[in-house]
Amino acid sequence: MGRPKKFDPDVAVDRAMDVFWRKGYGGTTPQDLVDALGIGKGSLYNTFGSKHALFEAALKRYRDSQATALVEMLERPGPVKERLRNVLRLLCEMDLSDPDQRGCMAVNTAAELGRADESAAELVRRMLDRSEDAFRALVEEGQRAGEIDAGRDARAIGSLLANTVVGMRLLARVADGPDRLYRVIDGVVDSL
Amino acid sequence: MGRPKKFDPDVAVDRAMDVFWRKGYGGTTPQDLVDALGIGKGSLYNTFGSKHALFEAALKRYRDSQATALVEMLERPGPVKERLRNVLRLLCEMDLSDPDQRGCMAVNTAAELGRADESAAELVRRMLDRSEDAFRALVEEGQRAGEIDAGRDARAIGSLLANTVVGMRLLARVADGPDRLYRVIDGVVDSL
DNA sequence: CTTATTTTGTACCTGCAGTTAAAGAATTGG
DNA sequence: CCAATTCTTTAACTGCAGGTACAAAATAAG
Repeated sequence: MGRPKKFDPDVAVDRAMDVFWRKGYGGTTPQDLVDALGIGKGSLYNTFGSKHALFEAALKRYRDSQATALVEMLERPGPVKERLRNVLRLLCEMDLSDPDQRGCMAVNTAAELGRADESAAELVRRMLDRSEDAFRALVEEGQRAGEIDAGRDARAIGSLLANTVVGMRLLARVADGPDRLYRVIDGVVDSL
Repeated sequence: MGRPKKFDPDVAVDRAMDVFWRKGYGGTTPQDLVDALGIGKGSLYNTFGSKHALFEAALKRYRDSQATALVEMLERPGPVKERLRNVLRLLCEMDLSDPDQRGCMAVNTAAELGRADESAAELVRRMLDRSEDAFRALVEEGQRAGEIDAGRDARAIGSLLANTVVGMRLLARVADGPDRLYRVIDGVVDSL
């Protein structure tokens, strides 16, 4: 019972995610949120409690929406190395064609908050775990198919690939062109 | 002529670097700087003009002091792969043993400001160039020594290595232990 | 010693961050 | 229709960010 909300909290979190993604946690003001969500300050705090709580919800939304996308991209058919190269290239192109060049929200969060926000750090770590696992699975598939030397440590390569993506998405924030990123892709794919 | 400064601006920039490194640009307040530099607000603004100008000076100081360290580490004697592994391990240990886990100031700056601060972005790009060059030189040395397949693109591997360092130093900000980072090192060194 | 110049300390200012309070509006259950 | 509950709106409030203004203090040149 009680008066019904005039807005959809789910949509609001989506919009909050966009703001935090663009401006970072510290760079986002309550006013930014009010403007972007199209609701009053009262509703904001009544619904989400605090800027930090809303940020956490937004980061979880990011995890659910974006982080899964990587795994799905990796599962498409075709030769493993080719698939890997395509995924990395696609990521670069997405990052570089983004007018705000906002990169990866998880990466940005790690850099901005580090361990100062342990719950955020934990979320980021989990996303990384998922991404490492997905890459390791891809490598193992390549090993079974004879595309990748079966003697190599698939888990270590998975970690390397996940770490490479982190680095690239960070660099995409300051990149002035695709060359450097493409070189990284060449370097990592040719090393398999 | 005129009244002499009661403090050493050089030392002040060093201290400012430390504060910005720990707290980021947006997270640093004028009061933080006043406290850390041990000077009054008047002197601060009279000497450096603005928070942003001081930040830029601090970032340049970082470049001159820290970024050069990597190059020097890479130039020590010994087998190339071993040297590489040592450098990467040393970097990890430094980052993880840092009580503030502040990672690399250039990486943090890229994530926080991106292209919103073009002069900072440019500084970061330059540091990256230097680091790529140093790694490429190392790889070429390894190729001449027969340690690394001479058929591979040294520049691409240099980019990969520099990017790997970026990723690792970012991850070090949220890492809860060395395992993940050591795996990345294994992955990249074994790929040469 | 005077003057010009530069630094210092203190005080002050505008504006906004982040949040809370209070009063009214919309809904459902009884 | 009344009561209880939940949402919305507007208005406030504390504190600090980021910087300016000004008078007093310290020097060097002449």
